Amino acid sequence: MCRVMQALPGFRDFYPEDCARRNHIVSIWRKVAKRYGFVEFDGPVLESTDLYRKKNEEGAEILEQLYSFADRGGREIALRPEMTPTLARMVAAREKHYRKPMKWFCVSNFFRHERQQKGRLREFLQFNADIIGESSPQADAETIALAIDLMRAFGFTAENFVVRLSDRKAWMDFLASRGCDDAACRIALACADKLEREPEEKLNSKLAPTGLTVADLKGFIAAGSPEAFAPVMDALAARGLTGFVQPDLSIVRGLAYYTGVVFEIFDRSKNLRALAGGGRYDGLIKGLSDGSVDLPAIGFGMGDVVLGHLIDETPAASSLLQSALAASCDVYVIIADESKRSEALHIIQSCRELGLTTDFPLKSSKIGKQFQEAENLGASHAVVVGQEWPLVKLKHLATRAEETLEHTALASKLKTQFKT
RNA sequence: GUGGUCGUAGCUCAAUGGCAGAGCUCCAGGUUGUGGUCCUGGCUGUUGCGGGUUCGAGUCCCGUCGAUCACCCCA
Repeated sequence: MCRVMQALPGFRDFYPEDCARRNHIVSIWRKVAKRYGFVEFDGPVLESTDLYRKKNEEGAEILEQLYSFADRGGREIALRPEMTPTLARMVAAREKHYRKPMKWFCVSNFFRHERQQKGRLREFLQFNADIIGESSPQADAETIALAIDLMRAFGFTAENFVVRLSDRKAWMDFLASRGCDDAACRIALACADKLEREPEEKLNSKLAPTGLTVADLKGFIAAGSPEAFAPVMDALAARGLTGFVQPDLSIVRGLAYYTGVVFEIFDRSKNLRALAGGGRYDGLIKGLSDGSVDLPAIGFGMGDVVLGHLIDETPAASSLLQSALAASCDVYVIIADESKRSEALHIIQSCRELGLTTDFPLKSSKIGKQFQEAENLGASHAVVVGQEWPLVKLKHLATRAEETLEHTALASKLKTQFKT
């Protein structure tokens, strides 16, 4: 295969079936977010590279993975790798215009130049939801509840996924009580994040400068921090969502900017990467706006790639997807007599004006083929236009029941059939 | 960026170093105005690409591109 004939690595072609799949995911994201009173926003795909450099020191991973280049005017620009900087920029510019709290979501495509693997591509869709201007644990619970209900809307249950809930502030308080400074905190959190993946000796040597040991971290995690989670857990319990959440201080998340509640959603079988993740970032907007706007915020992201894998692995979710994917055609008009094509076109046009999905053969073909095609398209009804004109036949394909009627009576008949 | 595995028809896969195949899909026929099954026929390949070894390479070796998994990272 010629190289220019295939999509770039990590990028996807969306054939009709792929598009249908993507539309299913996107429509559920939108439906549930709106149900929660979130409003949709979007920003530019290209941003100034400085926007991403601002909160990251030179050489940071996030900058290494940027698709960045100079445009024709010599301006350094980048394809967006995430939404939060754009959101912070937009909020800082217009926050006075919007009532607080702002409940915003977006469904956007993002780009990261990294080695692809299962659940990770270079281009992906991500749902993002953020509540800006409210620091209460009620906002945390609202955000987590939205994440849970999104998952449920895809057909997942508590058997399939779990929200692991943690709290950065509990960690920071613990580390401060052990005399850690900022640098030591960073090391300790990084090690906490790797407890399950790296051998104890290695972690202990990394922890040396902090005066802590793996045992200390594990002790803190094991002790839990019920008082830190209580307000959020209570609010989730009142919604009947406790069964989806598991307090777990071993969740740290890589980002430095989180300041409070953090959470990740995992599949129960732990086959996949995180399905969603987020947390509270009360200082980020202030930092990105050079202090001009100071608003608390909490948000999370959910990508389409890992989600798609879990849908495929979960029968209930994939049957939901299949029914959304099913070919839908209301009426297939069969042109039994080619000399009546004009009359058929007239009927086709009126069916479409009724709002019915209507199809028909673009060239002369045998009746049998046409019924076959109606079947293939999943049509519920066939209208046969032929020698009997001005009479036509309306056939319900599933029951094979057929009736003959005046073509002038067809529209009202179809109206009652489809309740349009 | 590092390491492992794998690349054969549109898809899923066969072929001991010895004639590149099957199923599905797709297309066209079979019933002279009625559909899911059926029957017949047909299409598609520089075996990802480029070198090398060999009388002979889809098969072995090297490179390259791509896929995939792990590391890294996960905004």
